[in-house]
Amino acid sequence: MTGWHPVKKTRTFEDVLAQIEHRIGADGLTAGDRLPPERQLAEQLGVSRSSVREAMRVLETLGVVSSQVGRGPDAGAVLVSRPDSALTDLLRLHLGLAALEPREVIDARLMIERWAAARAATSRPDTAGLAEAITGMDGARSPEEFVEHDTAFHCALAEASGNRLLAAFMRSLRDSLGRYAVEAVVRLGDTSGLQDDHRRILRAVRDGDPGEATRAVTAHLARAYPALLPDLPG
Amino acid sequence: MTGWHPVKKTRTFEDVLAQIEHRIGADGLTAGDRLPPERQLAEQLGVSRSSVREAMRVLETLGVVSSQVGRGPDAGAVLVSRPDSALTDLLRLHLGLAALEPREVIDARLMIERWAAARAATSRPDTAGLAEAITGMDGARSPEEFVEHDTAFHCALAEASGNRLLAAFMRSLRDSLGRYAVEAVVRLGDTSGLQDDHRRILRAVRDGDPGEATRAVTAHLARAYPALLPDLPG
DNA sequence: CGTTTGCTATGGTCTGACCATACTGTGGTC
DNA sequence: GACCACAGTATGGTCAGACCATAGCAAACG
Repeated sequence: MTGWHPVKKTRTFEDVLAQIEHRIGADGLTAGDRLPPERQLAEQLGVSRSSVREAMRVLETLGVVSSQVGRGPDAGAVLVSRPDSALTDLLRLHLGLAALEPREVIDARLMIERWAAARAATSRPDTAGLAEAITGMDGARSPEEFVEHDTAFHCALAEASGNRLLAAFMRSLRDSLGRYAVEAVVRLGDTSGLQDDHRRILRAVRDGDPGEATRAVTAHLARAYPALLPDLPG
Repeated sequence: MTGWHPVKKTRTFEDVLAQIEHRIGADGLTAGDRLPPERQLAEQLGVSRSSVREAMRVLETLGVVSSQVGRGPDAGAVLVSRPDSALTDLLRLHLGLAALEPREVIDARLMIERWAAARAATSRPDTAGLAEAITGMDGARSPEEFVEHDTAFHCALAEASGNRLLAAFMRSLRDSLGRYAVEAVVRLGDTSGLQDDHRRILRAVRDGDPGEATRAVTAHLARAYPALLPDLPG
């Protein structure tokens, strides 16, 4: 062989993706920076605008860019960092495909929740969001409304752990499981026990007692998912 | 107003996405089923093929469909369930954007690992993959090769927990952190201690002792990430 | 100085074409 | 009949070019 016939193994838009990712790393781009316009990017890379657009769609799906039409500093493809919606879509679709069972998602939730509570109690974070969510649940007039504030409470707990990845994961799990959560509340009927648990968790976090926080969360989840109690590790 | 001018708020490909997702739910499609060809789908939905293709790209990014060119039963867009690569891409890109810190990813890994070990010990799974990975590490001739089998070990442990979501998450975390893992092994130098830990974990899982499994994993991770030891909860 | 109006850059969509791939069926050959 | 070569065809992948909607921007105008 005298020459190298460049065998095309990757699709064009994958090349574009790799180029953009490389550029992010090389130029040290971060959230808030702008990417070149689609047409310009297409010309630079020697591909059609369609391929650039498909790459953009992928990046948008992954929560890495956000496209705005129009003109001006805020228009065009801007780098963002929003993994939440990507994770939510991922979980929702795979749940819909019956490729994941609710049990697996709930398990993940239990795990994150217990970890986050302990970590939050260790780091002594701001607990305003937690208290506010409890107040909201007190005033809830329907299971849906209760679950809404309950989700806010548990997401706030995850965020209080200081780990954005797990907080995003928590929010996605809750979003994917909203239906099951409402059913669980309806089945339970009385929510006063859940609220007692929430206050106990908040107290433990405020007191900076990781052990008590873990126990409080475990008790809470055992109440919410009685069938899973025997499986709770630790 | 006499008529309703349908305001277009969603982009066309998002409509297509919603339609496909609805069809998945309505027709009970699962992994292995085929979607209509792009051209036919475009005609059915009254949109251009470009929009269908962008929707396909999103679904492919989320690990929900896999497109094969050509003709025959295996060609076209087939529903799959491969959240691994989607999660890996997600984590890698957000790490590249400095939107996630390695610490956050490592924390998630610690959490999953401890949980998976306890769960695996409870369910008494097949441990052949774990033993094989340990053998592979024994024969490794470079840090990279060691890390490769180490990743296999820890992913096998996550899979042994029986939770596919967390197993996928674990694999993605390892893939995103491959570089750091190699550095850690190089820094550590001697891997015999790690191997002792691995054998202790395997023994605990085989004996069906969740408490010991958790302790063994905790000890292992404390050795691998000494700086994180004081933060390990429980 | 403020307002209006037209301009322009941007993403969003559509159309139609062509290519590469891989199965399918047909026909010939042994 | 079994096997193989070859044309046919359905599919995704890519490209080019056009047009639309949006939103900032700037010049003209009062």
